[in-house]
Amino acid sequence: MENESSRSRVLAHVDLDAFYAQVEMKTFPELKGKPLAVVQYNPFETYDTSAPAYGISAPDRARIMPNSNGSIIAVSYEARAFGVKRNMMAQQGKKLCPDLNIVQVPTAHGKADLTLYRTYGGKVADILSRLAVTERASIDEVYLDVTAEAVKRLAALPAGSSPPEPTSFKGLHVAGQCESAPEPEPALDAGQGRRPGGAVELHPNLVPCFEDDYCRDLTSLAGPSSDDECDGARLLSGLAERDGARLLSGLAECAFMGDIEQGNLSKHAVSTVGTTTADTRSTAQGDKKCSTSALDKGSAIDPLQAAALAAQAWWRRPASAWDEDDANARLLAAGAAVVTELRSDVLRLLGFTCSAGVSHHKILSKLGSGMHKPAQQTVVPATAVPFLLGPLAIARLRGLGGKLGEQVASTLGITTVGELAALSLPRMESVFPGGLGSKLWHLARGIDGEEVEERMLPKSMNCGKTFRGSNALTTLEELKHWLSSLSDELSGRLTEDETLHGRRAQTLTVAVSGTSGNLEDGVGGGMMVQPLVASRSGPLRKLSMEAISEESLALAKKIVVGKPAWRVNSMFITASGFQACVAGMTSIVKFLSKAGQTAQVQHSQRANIPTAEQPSGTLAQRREASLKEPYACDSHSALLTHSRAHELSSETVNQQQWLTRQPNGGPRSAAATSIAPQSKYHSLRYEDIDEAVLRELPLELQKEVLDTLNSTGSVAYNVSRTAHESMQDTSLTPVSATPLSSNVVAADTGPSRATNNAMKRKTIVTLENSGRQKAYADIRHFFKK
DNA sequence: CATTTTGACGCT
DNA sequence: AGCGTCAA
Repeated sequence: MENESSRSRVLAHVDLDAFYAQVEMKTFPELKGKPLAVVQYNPFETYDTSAPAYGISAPDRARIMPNSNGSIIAVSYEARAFGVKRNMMAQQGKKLCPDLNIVQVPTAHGKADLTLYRTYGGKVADILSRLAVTERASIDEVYLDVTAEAVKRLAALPAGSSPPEPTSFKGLHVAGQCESAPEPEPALDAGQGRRPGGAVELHPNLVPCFEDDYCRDLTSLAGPSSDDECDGARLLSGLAERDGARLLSGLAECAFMGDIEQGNLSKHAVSTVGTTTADTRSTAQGDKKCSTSALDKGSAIDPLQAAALAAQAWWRRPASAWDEDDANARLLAAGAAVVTELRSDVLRLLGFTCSAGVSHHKILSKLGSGMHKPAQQTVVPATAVPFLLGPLAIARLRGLGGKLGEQVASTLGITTVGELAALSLPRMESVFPGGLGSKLWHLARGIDGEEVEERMLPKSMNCGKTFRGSNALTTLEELKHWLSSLSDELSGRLTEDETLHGRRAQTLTVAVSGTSGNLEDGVGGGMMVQPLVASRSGPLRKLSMEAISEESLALAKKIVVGKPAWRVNSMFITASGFQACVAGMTSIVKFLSKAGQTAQVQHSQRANIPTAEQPSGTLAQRREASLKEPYACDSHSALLTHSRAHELSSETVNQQQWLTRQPNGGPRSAAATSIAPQSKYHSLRYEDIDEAVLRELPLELQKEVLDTLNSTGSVAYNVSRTAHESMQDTSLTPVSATPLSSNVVAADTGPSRATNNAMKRKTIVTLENSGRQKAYADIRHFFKK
């Protein structure tokens, strides 16, 4: 997508700040705002809940382990201020930070269990997806495409006007725009289109548009790379001089430093604004190293405020500046405002802060999100690309951090992206044939040719465990034991996934790594110790723990049987190849399709789908399990628990009546696979729902929807009456008055309201008639306003 | 004992 | 299908 249209998109990368630490602060409120490290499961200080937890479990304070010496996998920003880092041992961290709170990751099945984080990650993605095409990139990261919303908002404005502004500029940065103003500008809020203060002087329009002059600029700019964080500053100075631009003395420091050290972003007081108080110390360090300017000498400008002012200055440039800039700058600004809104939703609804990068390309957004943390956002306009990428180490680009990046750098004898960009396309293609050269050439220009793919659900699921050193597995009995443990977890996750998302994995893979052979034999001239790395796959027919356990053991045997003296150091089982099915849809869908009836699974690719494990049985089992597990209050578990329990009670009257008056017809399972296997939404969201329509539904269904909403954190609502009262009397009472946005709760009553509802009632009937196959996809569409 | 446990994707 | 790479 290196064509013109690629830059008329607005893409964002959103990254939760120290996510595991934030989750634990939410789990244990007494730890909020304190230095906190999350540590790995350590078998030598074993504490094991032994209770598998799907969704959000009750806070278990036994996980707060002050004496753990596990390795640290997440560090709160409060603790980072003391120098506590990832991969440190917990007690090492405690030396640096005596007040460090240590929380061990949840465990189950004798291993770490990340379900808690996965669940919250899903909730965050749900919220972010309100106004964006959303791709979950990992447990704590998403890519967003907010183009549509940005276009919409821009279109609502008079042509040629300034782009919509974010509600607040706090924590906002615009790459290439100096993020400081020399003095606090009192008249700033006047917003009379005048360029406020020094920020104006630094307007990045002095930077040539990269597509035309990129090579020239970057090569003329790119100096020898070094670890000196001031490289970028020098480069920018050079450019400015060459272009005869007027500069403040501090301009150099306003450039974005290319080198973002791993997890330790360059922290120049003026330029890349450190931000939280926790960052104060590193910021001071940065000052020492790079302090030459008038800017950071005397003035005690809050760098965060300075950045906010500069961002505001950018947003409030005169229309002429927007026009001179590339045509997509307005769109970018509009999209960036959307992203700030979504981020603030996440904060308000779930209490998590996140950082974001906003640009026209994934790779630049990713770069931007890492530039200012935590709780900040960086817009990367096309004009900033040369500054941003020029001095950047090649390994900094996503995908080039490993061997490939190293090979590229050494082959070409270069280290920075700027130097890479200096090479012509033909040259690159000849050195790296097969598309790689072209890809690199574009990458060096901030173009990655990737779309944001709508995907809220993972394509594969795996559980694994490592067995280091003397823990290595050496007997089939041991393999069997651990495979059954892993199968237990995977089975639970797969079953949950099926009920929630109407899909089922078709393939099971077992991967083993370790060694084979015997050292003594080797020394004696016999067999040597050989690395053992292998995987085997087979069909995944049943989701039960027993079935997966059995199948995975068979696969593992294929690998080790016959191998001499094998030792297994790690073992993983993976489920992949998800196919849509109607088995185990949510009860909402079941309700709409046909009460109590279990769907037959239809598969286009695999004919012999088992019937032994029908969804009803599965659901029943899960219900029992859920009821026994009072804290399995994950949104979806709760959903099933409540509604299925009610189904068995007398409260199903309404539901049955409502259902039985519907004709039963329509194609049944023919189009089963048309059900979206990877639905956009992780769960229903309040803002997607027309409250008036919701009231039209049977009480049971209302409850279920609201339960979902409650646990999603979108908004907390109650059904205030019991099922004995009529549907029309049912009123929805907010118990926590934090609607997502005002227009959501305010009944948007229009003239067509009655007609609209009538239409939607009809839609229900239609849905029912069309059979269950389309229900899953349509139900959400139906609820949407 | 001392970097675990996830995921996506490319190559063959 | 199986193996390797990359990233968080």
